[in-house]
Amino acid sequence: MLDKNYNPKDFEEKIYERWETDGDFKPDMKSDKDAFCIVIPPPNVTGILHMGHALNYTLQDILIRYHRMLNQNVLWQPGTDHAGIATQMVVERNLAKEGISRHDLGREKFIDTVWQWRKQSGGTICKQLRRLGASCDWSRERFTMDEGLSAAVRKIFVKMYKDGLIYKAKKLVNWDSKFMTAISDLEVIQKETVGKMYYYKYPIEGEESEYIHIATTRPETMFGDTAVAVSKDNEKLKHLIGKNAVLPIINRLIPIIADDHADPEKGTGAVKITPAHDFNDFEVGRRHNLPLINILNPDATLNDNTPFAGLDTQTARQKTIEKLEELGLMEKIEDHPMVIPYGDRSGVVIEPMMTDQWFVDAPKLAKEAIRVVETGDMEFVPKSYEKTYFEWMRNIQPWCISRQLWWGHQMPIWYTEDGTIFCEETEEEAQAAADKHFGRHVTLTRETDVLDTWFSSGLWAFSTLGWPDENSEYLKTFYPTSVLVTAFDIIFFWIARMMMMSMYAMKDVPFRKAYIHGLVRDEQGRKMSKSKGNTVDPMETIENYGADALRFFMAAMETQGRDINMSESRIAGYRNFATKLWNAARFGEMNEARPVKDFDADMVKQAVNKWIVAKAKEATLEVSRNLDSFRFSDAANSVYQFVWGTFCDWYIEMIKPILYGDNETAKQETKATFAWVMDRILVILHPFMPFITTELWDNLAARDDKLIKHTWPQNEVIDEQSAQALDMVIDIISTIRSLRAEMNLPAGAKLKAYVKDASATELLHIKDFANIICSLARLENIEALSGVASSDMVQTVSGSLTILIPLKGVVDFAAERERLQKELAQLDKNLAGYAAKLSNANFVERAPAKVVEEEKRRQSEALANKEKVEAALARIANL
RNA sequence: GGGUGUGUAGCUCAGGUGGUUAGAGCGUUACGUUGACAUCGUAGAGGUCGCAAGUUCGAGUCUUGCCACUCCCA
Repeated sequence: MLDKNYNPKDFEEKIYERWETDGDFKPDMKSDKDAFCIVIPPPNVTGILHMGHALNYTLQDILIRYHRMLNQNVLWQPGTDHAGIATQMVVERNLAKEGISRHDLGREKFIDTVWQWRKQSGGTICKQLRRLGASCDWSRERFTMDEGLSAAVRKIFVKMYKDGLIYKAKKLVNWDSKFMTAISDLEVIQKETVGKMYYYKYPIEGEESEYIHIATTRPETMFGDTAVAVSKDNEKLKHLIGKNAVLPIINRLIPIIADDHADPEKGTGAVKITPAHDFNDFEVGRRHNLPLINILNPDATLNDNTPFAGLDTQTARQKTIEKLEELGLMEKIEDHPMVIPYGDRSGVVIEPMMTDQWFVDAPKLAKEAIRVVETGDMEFVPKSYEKTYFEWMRNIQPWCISRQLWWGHQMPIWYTEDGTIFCEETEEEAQAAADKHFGRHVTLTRETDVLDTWFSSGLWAFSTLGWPDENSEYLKTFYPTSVLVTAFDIIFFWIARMMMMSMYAMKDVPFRKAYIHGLVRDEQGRKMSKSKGNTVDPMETIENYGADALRFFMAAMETQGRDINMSESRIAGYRNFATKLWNAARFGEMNEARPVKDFDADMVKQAVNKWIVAKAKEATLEVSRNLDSFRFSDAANSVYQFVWGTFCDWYIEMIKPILYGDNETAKQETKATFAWVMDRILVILHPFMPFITTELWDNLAARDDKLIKHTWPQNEVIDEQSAQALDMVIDIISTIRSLRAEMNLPAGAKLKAYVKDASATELLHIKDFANIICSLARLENIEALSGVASSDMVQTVSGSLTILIPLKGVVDFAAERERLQKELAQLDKNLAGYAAKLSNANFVERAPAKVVEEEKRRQSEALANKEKVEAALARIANL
């Protein structure tokens, strides 16, 4: 017996454990069924499930469960990402609590500590994923730093190096002074702020009283200036070109050069050039062969090339201004809106810095990655995202992949003492190569830099499936994977890199489709963030409403190309939906509606049963169609509407007279049909609400198979004919209910109803379903009107037939007149519309015949109704 | 500055190829202890579909312009 109340806590976790121990998430490698595979976007090991994850993983699980039930060979490949900076940060923070820095430990011990930490607390998010119901094959869980994936990283790296796609270069890069590492362009966040613009002047060499006026937001960088640029079209200043300016304070001479980077209209028209600390200036420097002077230490304090060595930039800026003021060179300071780059993880100001770094030749790799999207080998859903992708890929810059961190894949690069580079997968191979090259034994030191986390994530689609083992069964079966599901903000970080790396290594796309979803925002539509304090913890939501409710919410809200606003009331609504289903199942249980073996739904005789069978098949088809095209909300709403609106609101109510009646044959058939529909509901709802459906599946009957592996019905024949009679009945009942409400008829008043203008078939139906109509519309009786309508009858119209209810003494006929007048007005309005259309020669000529016919039909129907209403009005005119 | 979206009921949002009286949930109003369910049922109110032109027999849907906002990239 089912419990009286739906209580998800009682069974959700238990059910998940059983699935997992039974191996239900594992693919069947012996089958030759179509393969369906999703690789999980690996969460950071440091991660804690947030609503964005909940959305992302719910959508994937829906697809996975659906395809598993379609009888395909399904793999959802799970794993986590080592998340270089994020993880190192977490572990360093822990160490700091004990007053230890990573340098105290040294590299090796620190890395040990990270692994230890990972062992202890790195599994949190995977546990949470289980709580959500994610049916990943955990036996295949991977980690971007595990042995297999590390081997893949080394292999690719060496191959790319040898192909000239990875190279070392001294370039200006984004320097994060907190972690003391380079980061990629993508990890830099540009923030708008109001800063200051400083105006001051440099003396000119050999000119007593002439100055060149400078405007800058960063005066402290002047010690790195190696030129002042002026446009050659700048009439006021061009006479200075070729002369030297004197850098104040340190009295170094720098040339005044002609370069269009200096816009005559902006600022003072003259720009100080600091090639080692500004991306634009770097380009100017290259055009003019200017020297580069680095003025910063790795921690972003000023170095010995300045008079303010050891000071941070802010303090140095103050000192510089003070000095300039002392020298009488400072002119003014103004507020100035500007954009400042920050590290996305560290939150500190990013400094452009000249360093030796390693780069991937992304522009070259991008070509194939662009081509396969152009040809449709990989499709974005929604399609509009391919624009974003192309935009980025066609303007892609070399990708800086080296990080001066400790936690990550150490680059397989070795140097000899003279700096010759050897790149091999192992130290032995590197040693051998080096020895061979020099013809003697040489000493090698390994590159200390590690790789950008996204380098290993870029291999995820094939490295998790077994690559570099080309014979891996999983790789052969599941690559390319079927679909990738991810948020749009990760297109550049991940999708782009996966596309490039996969095309390079596998010569094929990593996935056939990329489904891109939006962000989960708070109830007001603001971005969720810890600092705003508006985050909602999915675990808490699951605790309160059950995982099924949260999942259904995510599915029902997911419409392509739009963000989702969190809504507790809505989640509560889907919990209510689960309760509703639970109670419907209990109703079945109480009425002994148990599944009947070999029950053939196509053979039912009772009209209600025929009707619900057709509706159930229709709903199934809708869910399938919508899931096939990633229309999650439409799919969810199809089930919702069927379960609540069709099955509970109508079918259950309509079968009550049968169940409580004495026609045994009809009763048996109805019980069996009820059970069949209930099973069908469990099947088509399972991808969305796996827990409650499984709980009911297991409790309502002894089964031959598990719901999770039950076959999804396909290619069913739907008997649309059989649905019509009941649709008419529903219409009649609704019409009478409306009438009762509008006339304020007491709920308890049992009324008689008469039908007029009904066809023979309609009358037959009404006779057949009289008990249903009477019970649901609270009538005493319904029958065909014999003779003329009496003047005390209230009239309403349902479809083409007229329903009359005698109400002498019960009703206020003035109110009835008013109601009919209202109805008449509406009819007149519609009729005017039809007439206008149909009298328009253009419409009749050009619109498709079908549309014109339909319009005519509506017109005649409305006309007929109008006559009826007018007759009714005339009839009660004197009451 | 370049690009991309969005604007529909009080709120949050649906409305693949243009075609009934524009839908849902929540909220709201009235009624209801109808033998699964008050985590419920029945009925209702509520919309100039951002604004203005255009294409079309017909526009929430297509085109153009404008306004407001979101996001991405400089």
